[in-house]
Amino acid sequence: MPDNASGPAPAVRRQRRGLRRMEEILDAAEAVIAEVGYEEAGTNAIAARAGVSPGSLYQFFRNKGEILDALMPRYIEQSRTFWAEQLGPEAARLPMAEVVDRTLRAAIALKDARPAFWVLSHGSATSPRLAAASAELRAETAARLAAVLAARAPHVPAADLDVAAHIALAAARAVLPMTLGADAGRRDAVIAGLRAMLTGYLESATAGRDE
Amino acid sequence: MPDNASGPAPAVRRQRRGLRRMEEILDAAEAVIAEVGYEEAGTNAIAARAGVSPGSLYQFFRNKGEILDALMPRYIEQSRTFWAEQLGPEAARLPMAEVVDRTLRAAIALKDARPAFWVLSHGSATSPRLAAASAELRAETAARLAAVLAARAPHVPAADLDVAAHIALAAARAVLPMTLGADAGRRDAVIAGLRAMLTGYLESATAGRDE
DNA sequence: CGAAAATACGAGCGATTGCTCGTGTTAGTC
DNA sequence: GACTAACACGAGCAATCGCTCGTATTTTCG
Repeated sequence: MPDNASGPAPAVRRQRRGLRRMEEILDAAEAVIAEVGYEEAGTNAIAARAGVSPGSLYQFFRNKGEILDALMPRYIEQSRTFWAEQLGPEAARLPMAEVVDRTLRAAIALKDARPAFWVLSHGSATSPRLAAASAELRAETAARLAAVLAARAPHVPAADLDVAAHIALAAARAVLPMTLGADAGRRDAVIAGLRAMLTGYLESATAGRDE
Repeated sequence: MPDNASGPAPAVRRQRRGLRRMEEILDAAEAVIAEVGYEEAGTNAIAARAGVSPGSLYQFFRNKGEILDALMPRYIEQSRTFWAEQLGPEAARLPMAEVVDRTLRAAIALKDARPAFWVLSHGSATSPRLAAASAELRAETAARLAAVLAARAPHVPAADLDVAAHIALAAARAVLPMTLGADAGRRDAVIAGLRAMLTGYLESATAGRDE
């Protein structure tokens, strides 16, 4: 499989109409991906959803991969501000259970607000570029959580807190989907259990050596 | 997309040669899937890998989905015995940290021994049948872990232990891949952190009410 | 042995899909 | 108003992939 863009873009002077179309196409791509996944999201389907012909689509994106590449900055941007709100410096003053609770709610809210990103960051084989962007985003979120942890545990090495943040977020990402197909009782039990696990772990991680 | 087999199989009396071929095809499918993922695993590629023509392949499996369906019992069978060894009744007598350690090692070993299963159980959109089989396997493993927990915490409701087991396994499945692209130091830190998180959580879950 | 069933082959069909191309329309600049 | 580049269209190309079909060989069984 040949890599995406072989050469740099041919430098086209976009007009306002074109920029608007690009946004519409990206919106459509987001919607289609959220519904059927990235691999199953056809370019013709995206074009149709955007109310645009396939030919027009390829006037803005040279191939399917470039659509994905253009989608990444949006997500990174939006996720960045989203998590900045949820895991800001004021979170460092709350009790750990509160931080965990806020983080869980934030994750759920983000998943509902941007379902396509959920699909993309969990879909397996898309592109190395997406994997890199996803990893960057995870690293950034983890760094934010690690900062919250560091504010209350200055004596713990930063590397340890970073690992702890990554672990906690990965665990949360894995467990949260378990709440989807479950009845209310089990869903509450899962969330309670997850909260207990994360709270206990992060408290021990900010308390000192945990090995 | 139409569902898999519309009618029941036409009842063919398989000869020894045919049964051997079916195993070879399934082995090939396993290898190809482990390499490129299920969706990207072409039937022609599987046939070629098995040293068989596409036509021969379709004499044993009516469509690609049936290959997947035939792969599932193998995995369920092998995983069942695998986990039975790791989480047998003797595990109930070990300290919790030991149980967690054994489980983690078991998961890593299983992933290395059966990479295709790792791909299948993490691949997103394959088939409802696979999703069901995967869920069954996870449930079975969770039940086994829950039994180990129940042996040391008879007073805790079974439903709570089941949830705890599911959470612990999901978290482990999510965190373990973090050890892949990391240097040795970070890998050890991740495993140590995961072990600490799971041990703490499962100990609190078997101690009593955790909410 | 001889017939029927099972196994084997591989070219290629049919459908899908990412993408092109020839042509026509609209916006920006002088 | 005229010229150019950007925008727009949609039929259809080329490649892929799941799968079929006509035919030939091997096994089973009377």
